[in-house]
Amino acid sequence: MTRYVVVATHSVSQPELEAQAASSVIQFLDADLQEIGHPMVNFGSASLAAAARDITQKHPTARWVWSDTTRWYRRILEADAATRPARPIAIQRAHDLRLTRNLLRFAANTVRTSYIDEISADWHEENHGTLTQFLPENDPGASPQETLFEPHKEKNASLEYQIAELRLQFAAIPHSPAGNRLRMLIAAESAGAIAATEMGFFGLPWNETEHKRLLEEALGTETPHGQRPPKLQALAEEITQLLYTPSLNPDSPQDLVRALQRNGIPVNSTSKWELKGKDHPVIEPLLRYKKMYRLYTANGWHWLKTWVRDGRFHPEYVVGGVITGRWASRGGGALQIPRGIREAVLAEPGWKLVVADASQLEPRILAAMSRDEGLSTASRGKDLYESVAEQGFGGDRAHAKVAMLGAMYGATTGESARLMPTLRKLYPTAIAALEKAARSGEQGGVVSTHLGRTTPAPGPRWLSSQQTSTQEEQARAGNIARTRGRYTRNFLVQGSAAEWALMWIAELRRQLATVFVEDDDASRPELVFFLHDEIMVHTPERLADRVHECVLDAAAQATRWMFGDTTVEFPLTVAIVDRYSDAK
DNA sequence: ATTACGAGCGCG
DNA sequence: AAAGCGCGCTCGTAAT
Repeated sequence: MTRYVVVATHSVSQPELEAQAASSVIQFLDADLQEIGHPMVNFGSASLAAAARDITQKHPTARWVWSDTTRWYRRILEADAATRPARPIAIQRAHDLRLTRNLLRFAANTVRTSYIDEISADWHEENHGTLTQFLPENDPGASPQETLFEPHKEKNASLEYQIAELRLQFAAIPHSPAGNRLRMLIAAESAGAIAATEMGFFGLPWNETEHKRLLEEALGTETPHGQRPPKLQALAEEITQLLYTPSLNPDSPQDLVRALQRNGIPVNSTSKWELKGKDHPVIEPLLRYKKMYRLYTANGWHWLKTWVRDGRFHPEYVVGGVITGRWASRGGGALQIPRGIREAVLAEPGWKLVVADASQLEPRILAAMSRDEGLSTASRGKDLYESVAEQGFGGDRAHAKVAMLGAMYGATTGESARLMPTLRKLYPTAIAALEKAARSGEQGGVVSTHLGRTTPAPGPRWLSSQQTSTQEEQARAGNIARTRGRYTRNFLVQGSAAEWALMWIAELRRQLATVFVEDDDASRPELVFFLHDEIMVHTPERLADRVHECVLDAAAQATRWMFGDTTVEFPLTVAIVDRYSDAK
């Protein structure tokens, strides 16, 4: 029997509980959302954590309902860590009201209740490109401009409101196969939020000594902030000499592009790809400078001081932060760690990193979703692109890969566009699915992923851009339409791949918590990193092989949940290493 | 002095 | 050789 644990800041029916800013109230509901327990009252984070420990022991599978997993769960984890408990609290299941609301706001497969109309009404095209989300406001720590379920702001933090919101959300999900998929997505999104909170809280092992060694090797000894390190400075001087411009600031693109032009180098920008291939003695040191400058500014000593403490990098993962359902991150660029500094991601002594990567996830997702026979066959070969190459590109893997990626991104020019006819002949069903998505987007329609995450509908500005009278407007409208078509085309694949990965990490987290339940708390494997189609587990060396098995099991389970008994294979590349840089 | 934005580059 | 999708961060620069 499912039991729900609803968490809020106060109760309308018991106003005396509102007294303290940091208070929280907990209510138990049964599967039919009938109340089965009186509100438990807590004041402050420490007692919330104490309550959470008590509840997770008595009802380990209870589903925690709250406005925002990251905010509530992080408070619990922080307070829990401060009391140095026997075993850290681990919430197993959640229903994140904010994330669910964001899913339901656009989801096509809903019961059209007034609730759905209300929450989807506030979408405007102006928001497009930057996904605005409903933000929590019932957390005392939230900044004042953040608002959750508008309107009726002040009531929204109450226990009663949370329960009402939960009922409305459940009522909006139809009892149909599509509804079931949406339910799975909601559960996975919330489970992902639990994993994300834990990963951010416990952090990624980051060896500061190694990082500093890398920096010194590349840039020279550390200098005060704002002053170029020695090797970078030397190179800057070399460049100013080679361009006969003593006053040149190589960090200023417009300054630099003018200096390059004065020296007869025909460039319109200072970007890497434009500089490459130009024949001038400054090009080589300049490209080296840009690389070093990047390391210095984006991942230098300042970064290290800001984002790494106690040997761990603590990013904040933003679940559903990308419109396709991928995660985003805030702080330190967690999802853009350059290959060059991955040497600093080092397992602790006696521990290993299990780094797993889903190989060519997106074309496999496309094969399974569209049930394309040829592409499904290709997925069962040794290497997907190799198989595609054999099936239709004369064994040329590079061509096969470019063609496949171009099809999923909507390439219109160059090599990949020219290869499209070949691909269409080879995989008519898969390509038809992509083109249907593109056409829908071009015409202003919406597209849904396999589990039902849906693109926002175009806003009034997009729609009016399609109302044309002149030839010129017509051409512009066509471009705008095609841009949206590429977006919806890619949404289908990227979004469904994100769902597979979400299930993968959710299931892996569950397995790690149950398989190693007997192990000593200080030596249990921990999820430490997630990057779209890649997962990292930090584990005692003796458990690494069992972790490896869990990673494979979890991927197989993700595939079953998504696609049932599909014949498409989803192989992983797994490496058990000391350093992240040693994986692949 | 503060804010907004594009350039450029890192990741999948 | 670079383009076709999705992001975040830092910088310089322009606007306020």
